[in-house]
Amino acid sequence: MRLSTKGRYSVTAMLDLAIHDKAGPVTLADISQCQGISLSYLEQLFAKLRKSGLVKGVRGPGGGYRLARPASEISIGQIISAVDESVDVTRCGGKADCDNGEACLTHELWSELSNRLYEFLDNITLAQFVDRPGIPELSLQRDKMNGRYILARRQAEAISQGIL
Amino acid sequence: MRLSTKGRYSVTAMLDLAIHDKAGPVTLADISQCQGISLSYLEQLFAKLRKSGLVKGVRGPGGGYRLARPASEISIGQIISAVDESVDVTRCGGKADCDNGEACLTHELWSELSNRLYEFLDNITLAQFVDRPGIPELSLQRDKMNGRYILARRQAEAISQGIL
DNA sequence: ACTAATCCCTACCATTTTACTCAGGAATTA
DNA sequence: TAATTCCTGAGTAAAATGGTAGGGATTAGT
Repeated sequence: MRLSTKGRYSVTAMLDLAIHDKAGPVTLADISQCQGISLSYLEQLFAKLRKSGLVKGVRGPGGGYRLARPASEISIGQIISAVDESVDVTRCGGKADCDNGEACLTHELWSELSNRLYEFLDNITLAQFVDRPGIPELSLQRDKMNGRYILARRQAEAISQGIL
Repeated sequence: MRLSTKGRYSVTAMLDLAIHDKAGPVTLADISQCQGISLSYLEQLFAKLRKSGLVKGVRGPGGGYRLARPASEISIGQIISAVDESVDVTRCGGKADCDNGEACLTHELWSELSNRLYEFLDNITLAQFVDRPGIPELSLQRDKMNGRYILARRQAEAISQGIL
């Protein structure tokens, strides 16, 4: 188990996706500008998220990234383990010979703790953070201020179709 | 919140201290040999642990490190935050102006998650891992195999004083 | 068919962090 | 005094972090 800024970037970016999921794909350029992360670095992170099956990319104008599954089926632990590849914890690589042929006690204890931590993070989903009162309104307001055009475009479409 | 191998090294070393606490100080040379971490690196880590008031050093022959408090009053979170100094999470340094003067929503959500994680790790103490059936026996057995002389020396003292 | 937007991929680079070595000094015990 | 141990600082190779640059591939709009 490892937790670095890489993991934080990924989680916040995924939260962004989850918040705006109903409004269509979110571009990395948007996330980059909004959260102050370089575009290319985001691309590298999203390459891993895509390979882990957490997001899917939509190419072309109007494209961007979407969640590959409902937000309720994506856990924080999954996101972090997708980008923060965990190194081998025990130094003996599971062969348990780190301590003169005997399993090293403290390493065992650590891996137990690590499992608990993992279990904890795997039980927190994106949906638990996004589906709360107040969040949708806030995000809409922010979209307005940032000049995000996604919702505006969708609304324009709706108007043109006589829905609104 | 950050979690790297530095934190892992520190936690396992502290577990080592907790396990052998009753038998007296544990030397860094012992931990170094047993866990495969370089001595000087351990010294650097323990400098931070000492400055955070988690351990105290005992100099001279027969010295080593001991827990500064009972194992039940030292949490995993304290250990990790002692060595893995956390960077500022929000990029706007708490001024909440990261998003065109507005508080950035995703950063808020992240810091909420971070708090939960911290709370989780702060509620796990060293004692919870050490005070379990089987651990003392295992650790004694390991000490025997490793040729740790601490217990042997204490026993010798006890014998010489007619206690055993 | 053309253009622009966007994902996608690779290589490269500066800085920081990791983990370690070396070289001592200070305190304590025997 | 000598051995042991903590304690401190400087230096260093390797890795990770975070970013730049440049180029495809795919698709929506015109």
